[in-house]
Amino acid sequence: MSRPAENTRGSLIKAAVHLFAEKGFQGASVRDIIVKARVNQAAINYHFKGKDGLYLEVLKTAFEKLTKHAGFDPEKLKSLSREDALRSFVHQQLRPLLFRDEMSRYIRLFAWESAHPSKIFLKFMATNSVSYLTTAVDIVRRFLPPGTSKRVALSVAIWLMGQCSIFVRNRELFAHEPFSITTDEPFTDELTELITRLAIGGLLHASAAA
Amino acid sequence: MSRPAENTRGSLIKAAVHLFAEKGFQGASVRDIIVKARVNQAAINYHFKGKDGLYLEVLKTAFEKLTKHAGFDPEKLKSLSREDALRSFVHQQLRPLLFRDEMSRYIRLFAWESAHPSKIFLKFMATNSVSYLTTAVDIVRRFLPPGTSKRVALSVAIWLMGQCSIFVRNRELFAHEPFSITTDEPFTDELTELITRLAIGGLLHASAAA
DNA sequence: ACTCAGTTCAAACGGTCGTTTGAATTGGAA
DNA sequence: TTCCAATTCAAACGACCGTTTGAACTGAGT
Repeated sequence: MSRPAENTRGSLIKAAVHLFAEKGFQGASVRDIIVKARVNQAAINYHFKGKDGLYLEVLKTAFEKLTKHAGFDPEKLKSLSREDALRSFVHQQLRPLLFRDEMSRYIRLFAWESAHPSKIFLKFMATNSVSYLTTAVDIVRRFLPPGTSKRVALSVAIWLMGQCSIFVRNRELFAHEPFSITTDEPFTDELTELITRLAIGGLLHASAAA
Repeated sequence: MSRPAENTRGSLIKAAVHLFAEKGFQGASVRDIIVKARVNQAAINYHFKGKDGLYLEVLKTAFEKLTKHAGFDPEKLKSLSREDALRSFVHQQLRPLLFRDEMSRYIRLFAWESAHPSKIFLKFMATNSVSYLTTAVDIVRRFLPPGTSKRVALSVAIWLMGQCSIFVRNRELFAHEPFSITTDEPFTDELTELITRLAIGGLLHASAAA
């Protein structure tokens, strides 16, 4: 009774994480998901009340894992210098370029939402935005002068979060013409350093001018 | 014969520019377009051989107008200091926040493609990428040391082009909770300065470190 | 007036989408 | 064994998608 139900639930979420991370919410169809999960078509509606419900469940999972992970844990980030905290943040965001592990898929999931937020994501964020957005805000605030207005800090935080997502979303695109970029470890490290320096320099410069 | 045909062609392109800019290629359906253009369903296939053909035509129009416009004209940009050239570029990209004119729609069109390029856009770029991508490459190269590798310059150019698109694409999103940002002229000017400084500082910092 | 290519039109086609239906199956409780 | 709620299943539904069809209309050229 309860065991097999948990199995289908689990494999559905697992398959959904893979496909939503790969294609985004709109790009992954329920038929794609149920094929990968090897369950029946109606299972999604039975267990999650529809595609939206499944996605919401995936978002919850991703959100929980991400906030507990080192790169996004506010406590660990505070223990680092502001430069290292920023570098850690950037490195985390670029992780999907290098690894195809669980964490990378969660990051890629949020990269899609960063490009064009779905309504489900926005509703989800309306209740959970506090700890997520403020992680980025906290990082940039360490570079900005104390009196910086809330909306400027928010703008900069959004800017920062968008820094890497374009590379993450279009990973396989850059492998072809006219880019021909192989996202191996040397390149990813190079890119991490590059973006980190761009961000640090930008933040300091904006800070000095403001 | 030829006159009324040109009318439907024209109103189709005009409506398509509006809707593709607003919703992106996938988001705008042919039925949306033919309703706005006040033409028959089959007109798109008759005049443009399908939705793809219409989009390609729109891309051509947008591309031509953009490259001839001051903010993206390579010649005019070269006559400016590198800081002013960058500011001009950023200001152009943020234009859709302030105005809802023709040029803004073209920029918004490319903002969608910057987020997640369609196959049509990529094929289009394969033949026209030279003058478009190199505009951005030219700007960033003026901040980077002479010996900078091609792929680093390309990475930075992509990075630069992605700087503003997140604000442009999600314009009306930021008007609501938890952002509540009204994209009026003061804010847009503020944002232009902010991003320009972030980019300048970032480019100089990256330049010094590389 | 007639022709005929160019153009418009209403209607339908085939496909994919997310969701629903109602019957079949499962496996612990009585 | 019987019962029953939880779960699985094949099939279909209705909505939307881009595209196609074939007939009707248009108007300059003869």
